[in-house]
Amino acid sequence: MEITNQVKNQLSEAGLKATHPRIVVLRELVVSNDHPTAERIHENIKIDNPSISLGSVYRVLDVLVDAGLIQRVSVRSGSKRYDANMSPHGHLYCLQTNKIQDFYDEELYELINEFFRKKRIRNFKINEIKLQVNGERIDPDAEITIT
Amino acid sequence: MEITNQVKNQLSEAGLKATHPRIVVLRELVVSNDHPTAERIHENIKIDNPSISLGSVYRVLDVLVDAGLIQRVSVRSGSKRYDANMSPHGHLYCLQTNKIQDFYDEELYELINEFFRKKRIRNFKINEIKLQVNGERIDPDAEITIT
DNA sequence: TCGCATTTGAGAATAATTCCTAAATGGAAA
DNA sequence: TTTCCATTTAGGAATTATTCTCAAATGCGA
Ligand SMILES: [Mn+2]
Ligand SMILES: [Mn+2]
Ligand SMILES: [Zn+2]
Ligand SMILES: [Zn+2]
Repeated sequence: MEITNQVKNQLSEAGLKATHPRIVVLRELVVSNDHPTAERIHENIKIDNPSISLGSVYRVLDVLVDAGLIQRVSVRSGSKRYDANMSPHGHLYCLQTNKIQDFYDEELYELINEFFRKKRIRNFKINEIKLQVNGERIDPDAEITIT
Repeated sequence: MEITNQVKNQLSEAGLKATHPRIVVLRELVVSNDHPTAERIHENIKIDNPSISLGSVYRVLDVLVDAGLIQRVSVRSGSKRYDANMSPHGHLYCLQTNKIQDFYDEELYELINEFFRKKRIRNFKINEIKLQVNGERIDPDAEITIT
């Protein structure tokens, strides 16, 4: 499996042991694009990997976040969500359906980065800039399209 | 007390009963500018209002958010934070100290709003746009200054 | 001043996440 | 290859954050 090897490389390049739980959790996040919760990841992987515990999923997710391989997305609604897409992008969050959709815009991210480069912010080392747009889908089942 | 009356007005204008817990919780948020948690609000107000329960603080905060009088700010770290400042602004969040500091920039917010007005986002009614900058203070005790 | 729909206090319940510990294991070194 | 051990894991308990339940209290319009 190609993705499995890619994921193993990501782990060792980050200086992490390529353990089975880490490979499986990271692969699940790489193939899914719906920003799952820890619990949902656990549900999805335990069909093929019944021995991986929910506690390990949480622990592994934390390690992956610290290593910069994935990011956490927090929304209103109970649990944190996870995202293996580390390219600069924002999130459209629907409060009704709880769905999170990525949105990209080179130009906007240029603007924001440029802004924070110009503005001198003293005594603060910027780690990440999060842009989240909360709202509601008109038709809960249809996609959001951006033009 | 002037602030108390101002807060009572805010409540009735929003169509809410001006109950004691609501007045006290909203006033606490209006006078503090450090984005407290529900628990911290409870600690602060219970000196003068020992009968207000933590459950009521949570319930009242929820009502105030729904009424648009305050906003929730979610950060990594356990609990949600609350903010009575409803003018458009972003947040600088320090992962070490857990402090949240407001930052304003007319121009940046113009840009972002303009962006979302131009971009046609179909099937999505925008509710709020949140910009959060995560990072770390160099000197944990000093303020962050923006120039 | 009354009447009542709404809200509250107290504490139980639930949801989400972290912690604990003995056993398992990835991978560096031999 | 096999050995060795620091690191990681499974499983379950514990903790944290928030919501729920319901009888009693109370704002406020009439
Ligand atoms: Mn971490
Ligand atoms: Mn609500
Ligand atoms: Zn994303
Ligand atoms: Zn704020």
